[in-house]
Amino acid sequence: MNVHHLELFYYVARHGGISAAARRIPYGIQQPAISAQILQLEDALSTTLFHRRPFQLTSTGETLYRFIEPFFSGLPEIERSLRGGAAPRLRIGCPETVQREYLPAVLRSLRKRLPNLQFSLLSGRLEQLEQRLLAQDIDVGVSALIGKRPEGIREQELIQLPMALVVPEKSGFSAAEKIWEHDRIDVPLLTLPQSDPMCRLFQQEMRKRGIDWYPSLELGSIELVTRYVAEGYGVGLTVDAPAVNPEGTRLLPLRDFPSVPFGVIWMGTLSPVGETFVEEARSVARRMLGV
DNA sequence: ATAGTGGCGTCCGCAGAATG
DNA sequence: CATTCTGCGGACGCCACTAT
Repeated sequence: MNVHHLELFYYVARHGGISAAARRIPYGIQQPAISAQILQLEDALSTTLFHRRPFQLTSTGETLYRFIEPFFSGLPEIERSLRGGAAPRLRIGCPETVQREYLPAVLRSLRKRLPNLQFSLLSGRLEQLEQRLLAQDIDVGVSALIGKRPEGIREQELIQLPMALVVPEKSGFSAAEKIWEHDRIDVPLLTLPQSDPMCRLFQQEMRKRGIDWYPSLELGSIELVTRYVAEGYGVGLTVDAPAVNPEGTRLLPLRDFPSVPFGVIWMGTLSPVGETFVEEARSVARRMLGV
């Protein structure tokens, strides 16, 4: 039994499987290597730690996991403290749009309350943020909250923003419905990547209405969508939020489409700094809505 | 889709020799 | 005596593949 075996055992138990662990372990390692290490550990202990298919801890495995979990889960914290990091620290993940348009205000008020706060920002959208949380790369994420969170991830909704289409200012469209009133839609659609939850929600709503309109151009951020719309590439899918729509474009509300909830996600118990962050995030969201 | 196997290459630690 | 160099062997990871 060596510490490396135990570390891999920890990740496998934590993520509920070898492949899941391989995807989330914060350094590069592939599934066969983990598989072999777990077998070696079981061999060294002359016992079975996991049932396979479905992959699940045995009672021996449970015992070992209870013993090692506090050690491995506490490593990031002790590392921080050994680095002399008594200063509160928060690692925040969110899409670039949120980083640019929303986070500065939150961090401003957060730093008033915690002047020596250190923070780091990582960009990513919902699914990546969930992965980052599970891998303990970030402490909190701010994102659209569509669908169900994976096991262990908690959420707090901050704001609901209506979906909208963004069109060039000078285009003739007066309403979103006008775009799809004909049988064939000849306007290109610009969206976030199709894997994005908001994009999927939009497609789902369109299917309900019996309309086929698929993205011609997928872009990495809402800004880019709006930017390319302003350049005349087509019509974009966006949210009606203060400050995201630059000159040269105009929003068409998507009537009877669901709003997109935005909020904070985290894993396990939120640290005091994390809680302060959520409080400030909520009050900034309320101010943005003018409530 | 996920766990396990085999072959192969790489890396790392150890022991012993060489050096200052 | 401490440090550096060198060669060797084992542990481990990756890729390609099979089994379920």
